[in-house]
Amino acid sequence: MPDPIWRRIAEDLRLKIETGELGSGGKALPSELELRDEYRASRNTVRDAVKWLISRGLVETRPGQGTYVVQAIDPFVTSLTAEHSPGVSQTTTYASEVAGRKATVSDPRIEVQKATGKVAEQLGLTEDDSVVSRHQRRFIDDIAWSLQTTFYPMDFVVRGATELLVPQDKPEGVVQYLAEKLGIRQTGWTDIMQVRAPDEVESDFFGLPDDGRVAVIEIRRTAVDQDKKPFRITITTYPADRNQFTVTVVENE
Amino acid sequence: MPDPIWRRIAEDLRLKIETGELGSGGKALPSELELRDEYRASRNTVRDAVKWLISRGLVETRPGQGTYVVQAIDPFVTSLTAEHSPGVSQTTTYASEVAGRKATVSDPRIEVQKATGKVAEQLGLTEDDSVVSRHQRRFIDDIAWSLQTTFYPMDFVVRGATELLVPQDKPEGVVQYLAEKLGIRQTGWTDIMQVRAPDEVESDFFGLPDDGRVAVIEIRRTAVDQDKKPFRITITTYPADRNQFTVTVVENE
DNA sequence: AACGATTTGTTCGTATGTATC
DNA sequence: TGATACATACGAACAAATCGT
Repeated sequence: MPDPIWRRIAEDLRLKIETGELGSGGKALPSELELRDEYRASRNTVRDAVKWLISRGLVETRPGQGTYVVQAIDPFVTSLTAEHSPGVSQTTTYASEVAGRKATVSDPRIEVQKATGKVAEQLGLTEDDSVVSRHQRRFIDDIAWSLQTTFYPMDFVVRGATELLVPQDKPEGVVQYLAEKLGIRQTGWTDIMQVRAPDEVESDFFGLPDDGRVAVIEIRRTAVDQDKKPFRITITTYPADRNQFTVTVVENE
Repeated sequence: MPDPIWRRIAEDLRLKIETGELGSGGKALPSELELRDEYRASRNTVRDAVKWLISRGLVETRPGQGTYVVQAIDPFVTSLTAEHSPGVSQTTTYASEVAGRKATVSDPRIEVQKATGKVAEQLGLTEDDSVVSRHQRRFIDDIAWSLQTTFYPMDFVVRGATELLVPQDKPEGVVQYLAEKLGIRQTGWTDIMQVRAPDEVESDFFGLPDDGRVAVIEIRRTAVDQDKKPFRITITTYPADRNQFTVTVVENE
């Protein structure tokens, strides 16, 4: 008997959950007191087992109600190599593969900040320069889907792209606007993707448990213009439990 | 006082860790008994706080030794859109961005199986067909880095590509071998990327905690030939705590 | 090699608080 | 309002791992 009691209970419950013996049909698991009697352990030991199931994302507890099996979420698929379609904003949304789902975007929160750290570095700015940031919350079927912040050099506004400061979504796309206004054409981008624990803002917005169990996927997109000069940085975070990504590469012949 | 005691202790410890006041220089945190006295709480309550820090990946406990601040791992960066360089195997390794790191690959474990599920579907096979799978363990600087399984139609072997059954790494690349032997040229691929909890094999190999805290990133790559027909499926899993990915897109003019 | 001290891990019992029905 | 269920907190005991003597 190498394993602790709580672990054996957890494995037993996992088996019963995966075979559908427990929790099917939205019914709750037996209460902690019932499990205590069933496994002849203390309530604390049973709770340790349930905590392990929670950490695996198999169940969730609702105070005053019971312990429920977590229903799998139909994942939303985002392409990181979508073709640039005119009229489709590359700034606020990536192309969606899933039909029949309603994507909505909040109006952006505009801020003007000092350029700092990696953003300044990648945009070729110094600490004295300013950047415009446009922060948006994005939903699918009214479910919190991603948080997105895009940075532009403040110089763009000075040179005439004043609409960057308008706190309103541009469905036709900021990329197209910059092309018309400043002659800056987007010719490509590089994404850097990492998985990390959510911060408090992300936990709140996505409704994630505060134990850091569900990770977020952070994608930093650096877009370059016709001179291969980075002109825009977009940072998007997605909760890992309901997002997938695709990358399609066609080698040139 | 809306927050539980364990949470306040955890936040306080987090602050002290992030400012370097605690745990810097590889020293252990105060023992649970010391923390109990310091915060005037019970040992169990202190342990709840530490558990939260563990779940955030900030600290780790070592039985008989103490609680230590987790050292950040220098992430390994993998490109999902690397150019196909002759001589570089696209089968066993993606291109690495990080210099000075030694990548090694185990000899493959070869299996012949019935084609099932998505693999059969994407390769255009039926349940009666067989597939060859080549499973490899990959290391960077002798650290477990990824697990990879590649599936080919058994028909390839029948048609002459018998080396698919040789349990030995092909540094020059299976892709090149298939091109020479069968005239199948890889012209592109599609990756599907998801984040999920590790299974037991992955936890063991990567040395992950068994509480599912550290997720794995699973990438399923479907490669297509000159007729746009899928001919190879590669499933690779990476531990999320030490891997990043890049995607570079250059729009054609 | 053996032992004792220290530290984390497991398990129990108990009491009280809070949310839901 | 009362009953039920999960959440928090405390105290206690023993086990297991580690380290220094």
